[in-house]
Amino acid sequence: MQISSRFTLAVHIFACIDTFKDEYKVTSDFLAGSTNVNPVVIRKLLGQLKAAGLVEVARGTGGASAAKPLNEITLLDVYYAVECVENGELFHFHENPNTSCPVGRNIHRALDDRLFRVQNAMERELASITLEDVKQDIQNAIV
Amino acid sequence: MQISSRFTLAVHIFACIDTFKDEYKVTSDFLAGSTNVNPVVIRKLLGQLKAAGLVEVARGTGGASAAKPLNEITLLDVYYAVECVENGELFHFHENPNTSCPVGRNIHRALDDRLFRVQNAMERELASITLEDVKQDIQNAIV
DNA sequence: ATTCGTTGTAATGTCAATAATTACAACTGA
DNA sequence: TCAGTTGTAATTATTGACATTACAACGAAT
Repeated sequence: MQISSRFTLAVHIFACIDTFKDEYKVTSDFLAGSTNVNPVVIRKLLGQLKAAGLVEVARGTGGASAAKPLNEITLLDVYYAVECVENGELFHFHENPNTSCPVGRNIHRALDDRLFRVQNAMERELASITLEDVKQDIQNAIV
Repeated sequence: MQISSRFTLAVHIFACIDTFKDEYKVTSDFLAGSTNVNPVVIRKLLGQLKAAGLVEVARGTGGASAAKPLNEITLLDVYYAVECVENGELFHFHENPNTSCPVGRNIHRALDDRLFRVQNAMERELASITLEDVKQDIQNAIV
């Protein structure tokens, strides 16, 4: 299975927040319009981003804003915030290998180490990209 | 969502094939016993691995074997063979960003490049590990 | 040639996650 | 108080994962 589109959605949200912060009040309806997903989905997502301390959402009056400068938020922060994978584990291990088989008894431990390194390689890369980088990419694309 | 357990299952299968090749005929039922998943699931998985040229399966008489030396099969080969992600794309992009919004119109192109690099980092790591490596890890664990 | 164990595959069912949608209470600036 | 918005619950549809039953096709051994 692929990593949930919540992740690209969240990045899209930050791009909108930054791009339109001076022109519009960036509400869940506004974001729903730009992303083409349901406003309730946006609100849940904003809730996760808020819980992670990445955005501020104005209750009552409405509108979302970034809680930090974009160059201080990495894609890894966003990735964790929106909980793309369970327990932060990229690979889903088959649950109950047979412990009376020598392979079944040891495969999990033996593989975990390797898989952890794979996951780390990916997360390091995510951590090396900030929302500011993405914003620049989009600005350049817009021109 | 996490990457399907088909991946760890496939690695488990190879470990069994190698470990038991001289003692037992490694059938789908045998593998189902060691992995604790349904034999039909195993057969489908073996079908994918066979299609990728990684295993040979004996029709009629029964039993699976590796089609190449384990040090010539990387985890990336296995990963692709069992089709863990659609179109080989790790990240699922939200489908229809609004093209009349400057952000919506450009986010996909702008992000794809970055995400491709993240995916590459992960795949490079997967490609650096062979089934032989994993086999050794398990042998060491068994002792 | 028949038998027996096995593979390949179709059909069905269950379960969990994604995402859309409706509805509405709670909040807050005007 | 009012209007616009957020937070959240409830419901539904769709999809993928995986289990399970069933059975035809296959091939080695007798």
